[in-house]
Amino acid sequence: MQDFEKILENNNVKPTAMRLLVLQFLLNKKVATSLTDVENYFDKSDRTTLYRTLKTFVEKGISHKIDDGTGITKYALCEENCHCEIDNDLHLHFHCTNCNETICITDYKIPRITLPTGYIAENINLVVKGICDKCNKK
Amino acid sequence: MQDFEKILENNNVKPTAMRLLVLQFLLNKKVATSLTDVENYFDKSDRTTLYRTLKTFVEKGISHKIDDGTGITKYALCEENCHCEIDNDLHLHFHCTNCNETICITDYKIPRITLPTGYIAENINLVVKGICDKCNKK
DNA sequence: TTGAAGTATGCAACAGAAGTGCATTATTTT
DNA sequence: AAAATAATGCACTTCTGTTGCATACTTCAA
Repeated sequence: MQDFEKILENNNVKPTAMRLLVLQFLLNKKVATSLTDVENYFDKSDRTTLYRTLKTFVEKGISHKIDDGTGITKYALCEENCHCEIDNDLHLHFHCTNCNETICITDYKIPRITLPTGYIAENINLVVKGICDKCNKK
Repeated sequence: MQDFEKILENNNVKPTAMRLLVLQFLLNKKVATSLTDVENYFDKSDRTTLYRTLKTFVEKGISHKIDDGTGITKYALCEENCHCEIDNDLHLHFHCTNCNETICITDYKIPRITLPTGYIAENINLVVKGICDKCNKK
């Protein structure tokens, strides 16, 4: 409990009840989570509050935003070894078309990309779609 | 004109007036195009018709669908040297955050990705965001 | 400790994109 | 020409993301 509060406070986010719950939820869920996912879990709370909570988390560097190509924004608290949070950093996400989950694959490193002259890369997003580990076993 | 009809017929799509116009539009526009783009261009026609026209093009292999991470589905008829259309093929798209255009970069080849055991890749989507050629010159 | 200022929350509402159902129109086939 | 099939256009729904505004809750200074 104390830990969660520390995470928020360290990032200049006031630890309200809702924020603690959302943080806890994201920490438990290891996969990228959509606003709707969070909404369904906390069916008592308001969409907007959750939306703004997630937005705050992203702004304050607690969570990051993922475009997994499904058209639905995902959020994820990355683990220590995940380099998803900074600018030109590597982003490899796996989206399972069966269970619809988006997983952060931290092992794979994206090689440097040489763009045609004149192009400036600010951000790289690599999404692999297919069948994940769990679904494959079934 | 005949050429356009051939393209459609070769892919088992009946060449209606609307479809020919949309095809022509996509051919002229070298960048990835959203439904709204098409809609704005043909302001007389109905959204649904255009939506279904694009859907048909994708289904019949004339065009392909692009997830460029903006949350808006884009469509593009790729040129001969673009390998965007089949299964495990390379997809490199550049999305310019300035002019908001999504460009198919055919020169860059995506290296084979080794996923953790159990994962099956069906599709790879690599989107680089930044400033494009044209915007850079300005 | 009260009151003001600041922040968070919840409700309502809106915008844009995607998608469906159905009736109408056009095209093809027999 | 009639029947069957396909395309189109309209209306409407759903879902995600987002903003505005009023209310509630904190914090902090007088």
